[in-house]
Amino acid sequence: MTVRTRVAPSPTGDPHVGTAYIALFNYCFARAHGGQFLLRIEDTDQTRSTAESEQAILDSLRWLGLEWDEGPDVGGDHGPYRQSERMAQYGAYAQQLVEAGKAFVCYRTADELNELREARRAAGNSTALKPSDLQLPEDEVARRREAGEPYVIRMIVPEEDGSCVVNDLLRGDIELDWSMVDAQILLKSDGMPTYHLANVVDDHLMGITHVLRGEEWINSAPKHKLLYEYFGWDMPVLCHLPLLRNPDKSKLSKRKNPTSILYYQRMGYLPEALLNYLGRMGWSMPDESEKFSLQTMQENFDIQRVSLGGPIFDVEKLSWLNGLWIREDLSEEQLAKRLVDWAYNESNLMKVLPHAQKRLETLSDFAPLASFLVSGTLPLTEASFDGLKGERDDIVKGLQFALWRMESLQAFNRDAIWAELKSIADATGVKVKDFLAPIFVAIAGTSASFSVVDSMELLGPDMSRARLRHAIAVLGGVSKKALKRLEKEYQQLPAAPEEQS
RNA sequence: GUCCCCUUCGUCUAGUGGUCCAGGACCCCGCCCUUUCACGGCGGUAACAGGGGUUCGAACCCCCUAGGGGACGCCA
Repeated sequence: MTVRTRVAPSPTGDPHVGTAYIALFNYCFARAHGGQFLLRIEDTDQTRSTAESEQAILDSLRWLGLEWDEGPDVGGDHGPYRQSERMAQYGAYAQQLVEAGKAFVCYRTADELNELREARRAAGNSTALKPSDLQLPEDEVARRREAGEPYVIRMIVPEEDGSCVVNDLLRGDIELDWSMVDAQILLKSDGMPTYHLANVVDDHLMGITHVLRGEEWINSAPKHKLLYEYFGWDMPVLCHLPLLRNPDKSKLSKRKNPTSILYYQRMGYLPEALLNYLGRMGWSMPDESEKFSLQTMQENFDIQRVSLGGPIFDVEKLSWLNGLWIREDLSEEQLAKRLVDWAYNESNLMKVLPHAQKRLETLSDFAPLASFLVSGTLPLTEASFDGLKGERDDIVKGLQFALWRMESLQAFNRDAIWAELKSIADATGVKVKDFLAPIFVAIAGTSASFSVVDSMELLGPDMSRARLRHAIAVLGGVSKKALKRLEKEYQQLPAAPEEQS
């Protein structure tokens, strides 16, 4: 048995807990059956793939203790897809399908596609575009080819009524209408494969026998099944795991919840506890014990014990579990070491000292000054914001705008953060100093602290966002109605000027 | 809108036709321990989404309804 987990870097480069969740189940499933657990970085989107974000994922999984096996070399182990060699590899597979009449070259433009989809939607049915919908007159195709216009390679899909039966290890047979399956792009106009092609080709090359992935992939399973048929390859067993949810039951997202493993690391959760908690999401030990190690989970792993309801990621229980691990599994010596490794080490001090030194009269001034950097959620109250300029509503508005900007910020460094905050202050006509004051309180607990942008960089994106969110909540939150109004106003705000680099 | 998946305490879950007037854990509340707080111990509140079947018997099987989620991209 060979199982692999496919991990994708997020736009901000933060390793997602959902990734670790899927990886954990793949790990246990493979190990429990004496199989191999392989890892594959999946990212054919050049706008977000960076060596750093990929490394961050690998580091996080290692931190959690999810060691993977060395798989067969199918063209660079975990490297990004931009390597020309590998691009050629996928291109050749796509070409092979074209020659076999299982795929076709498509010169349709984005505008044309939108139009086609809209027409289909207006007609009342699914928006799945079929090969015949996409067809262009031969002379037009020739014209576009001559003009050197960009093209993609799409797969042929059935157009007649009927359905595709996909077997899922946990759900049994799932019947999906072919009418919902569109002529999926296999090779993008930049020559990169889409997930669908890369996934099937890689899995075949790596000898994957079982695929455990998120529920969100069920709908594209027919495409994958079809591709295996087209290539004449054996299809792996599929198993779709439930999706982790926000407290409001939507799919876990950073907009509503901290989702970065780095955040939980920085919050001071132990890797054992975080992993243990993820293992309790949709899964239970045969004896229902709550606290168990990766080793124990693996030894007792049975995929049939996965429950299908999407579990809500609830930080309270995670904290309780973390406490249990700290109390029961660590000697004082070990705890001391954890503490030092976590934050109380020299390299961390060196990051803070440049900001702290000029504010110190005695060494004892340091701890209170820097405590917010090693804290989790700050003990704020409404009174923390007393004495600041501006009405409460305006303060909340400023915080909310700042939060939204921080949610979409790609590179989380001081200059970028500054540019965003400054641009909001300018656009809303508030003095930068007054605009920043509540943010100081949100981030550091007091407006008398060192540079808030530096603080945010030190705290990292998820912790900074969590603090802003917490401050808004402490101030009474934003009603649904007000949120709508704010969102509208926020849309009108000009973007921050592009960074010079 | 169309299709797919899901549905046991607020939350994570046990439960695969009788042993379930549904068990455990988190949260919350009460009591005990304790110079405080925490830890620990004991106890309490709290759920089978609704309606139809099948069956001697249904949380468990089937159907319908409702609710939630997901998918519908040159993202994964």
